[in-house]
This record gives sequence, C-alpha cells and structure tokens, in this order.
Amino acid sequence: MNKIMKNENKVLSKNQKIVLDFIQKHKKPVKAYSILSNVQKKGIKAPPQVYRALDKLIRIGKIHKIESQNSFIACNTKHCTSSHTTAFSICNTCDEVLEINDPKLLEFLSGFKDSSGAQFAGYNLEFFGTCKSCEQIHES
Amino acid sequence: MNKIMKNENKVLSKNQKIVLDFIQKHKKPVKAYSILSNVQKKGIKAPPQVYRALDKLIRIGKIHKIESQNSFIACNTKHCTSSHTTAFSICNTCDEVLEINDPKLLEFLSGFKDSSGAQFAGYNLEFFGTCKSCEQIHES
DNA sequence: TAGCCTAGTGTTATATTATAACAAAATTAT
DNA sequence: ATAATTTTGTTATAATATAACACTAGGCTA
Repeated sequence: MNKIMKNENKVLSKNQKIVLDFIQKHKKPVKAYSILSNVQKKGIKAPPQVYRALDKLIRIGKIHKIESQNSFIACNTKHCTSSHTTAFSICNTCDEVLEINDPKLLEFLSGFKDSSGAQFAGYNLEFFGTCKSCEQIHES
Repeated sequence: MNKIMKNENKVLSKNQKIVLDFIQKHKKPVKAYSILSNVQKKGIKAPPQVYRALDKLIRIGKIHKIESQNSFIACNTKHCTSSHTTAFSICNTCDEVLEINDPKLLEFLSGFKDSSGAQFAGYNLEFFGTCKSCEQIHES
C-alpha cells in the first residue's frame, strides 16, 4: 500500500478526546501543563500523553498552537482544513485570542510570493495589540 | 522625568554586542543556548546574560525572534523601527529563514481590521514551505 | 486465524527554553 | 556629587518539550 495514502485517522482516541474537550471548554488558549494538571483526574498522568494528543489534534486541524505564547486553542471552524494557514489576534490587555477567518487575508497571504518568487504552503500570523472592548474601556 | 520619555538607549553594552555579533555572523537563526555555548569564551557564563541581551536587542529592533523555532535572527534592515511588525519565510527543507520587507504586505497587514473592527499595533507572520532553490533542486 | 503493521498508551528520565531573585558594578541624568 | 537607571554576575529553579522503551489494541492481508 502506498504510504502516502496511509489514512490520517480522524477518529479520536481516548486521550485525544480528553485533551480536546478540555481545550474546547476554554475561550482563551491553554498551556500544555495546565491541560495536564486539569485532566489528571481523567487518567492522563504525564507530559508525553498531553503532547502526543496535542500533536495529533494540531495535525488534523482541531486545535492550533499560538506560537508566541506556547499555548493552544480550539479551531473555530467545523471542518478545518487549514491547519497550516492560521491567523490570530491577541489582545495584550485582556489576553483574548481570536482566530481570524478572513477570505481577503487568506487570499492575500496564500498568494503571496517573496522577493525570490517563492510561494509558500502555509503560514501563521499573530496580530498584537488591543481588542475592541479593551480599547473602548480605555477611551472612557 | 516622564517615564514614557525615558531613553531606550541604543548604545549597546558589552554583552549585548557580543550576542549581536554572534547572531549577525549567522545567516540562519540561532538558538539561545547555542549562543551561550559559543560566547562562553568571551565571558558570558549563564543563560540570564544571554536572555537579557536578546530582550534588549529585540526591543531596539536589532534582532527578531522566530517564534515557531524559538530562535533568533538579525534584522536585515539598517535602522529597524518595526520590532513588532515582522514577517519571515521559513524553508522546511534547508531551514533558511528570510525576513520579508514587502511594502504591500506591510500596508495590507498594518491596515487590517478584524471582524470586530479592531486594528492591531503589530504582528508576526511566518510563512512555511519550500524556498526557491530547494524547489528547483526537487524539480530536477 | 495468525501474523503483521500502525497508532496509541504508560512510564521514566531527560533535554530544552526561559525566568526569579538578589547583590554589586557601571553608566547616565540632574 | 548623588540619585536613578541599567547592566552585570550568579545561583537556583520554573516552564516547555521530547527521547526511549516496553506494551496494547485494532485493522489489514495472506
């Protein structure tokens, strides 16, 4: 059998479900060791169990890693196919992180070529600043 | 004196120069502990000395952090004012990392507003894929 | 159905990345 | 000069992530 055709099984295992459930319960990104300490009662006992689940969940697009924070957040779209074209806004004030799904942004970045003419397969974009509600609080 | 006007001194100290020199010698990004082990002969002995220098160099825009790699690369422009608006392309094959200075990209991202209407102060963008020369090698 | 392959698990240990805390020295500003 | 700030040196430790290995469960195939 062709190894390339090898199935990336999207049926989640027990540990993968536990980790995904935990992440989905939180609006804000969560850290690996926070996940670990919160799911120990469910039987996950050691870091590799968490990191393996995280790896798989990232590969199949169920979660994304916020690279600037070493934290993890659930994907906000039903059937994510873009585990390697991601964009987020991060509020420095309230720490809210929102995934951005903007067709124009996607189009612009997916079509972008660098000065050598290379076009890239994926990207991660993280905006930093103040979210709308924190901005309004500050104004008043 | 107004704390906001407090001068961010751009004259580099001894350790800051040592660390910057090392980073500038390398085309590819370097890791903090690689810096440490390579500059120990110059008198830098412990991680905090490296990380403090890195922090300062990032603040003044002399270097940037590649977040997806926890590595550091020299800024490719003379008088960088955009330590918080950065973009890179990362080749998965040869590990080359190039800083992107594209006015159109800068304009697009600096002007971007998310779905709530928020506009952000900075961003970090990392493209992943294959650089032009690796692509050509693979074709042949 | 027996053997094999793949993915996942459990576990211990360790590697890698980064910061806290504190005293002292050097530099800069008033 | 002296106060304020930055930088240094140092020890210890926190936080993030992976290596390695033995074992298990399930699907494929011969």
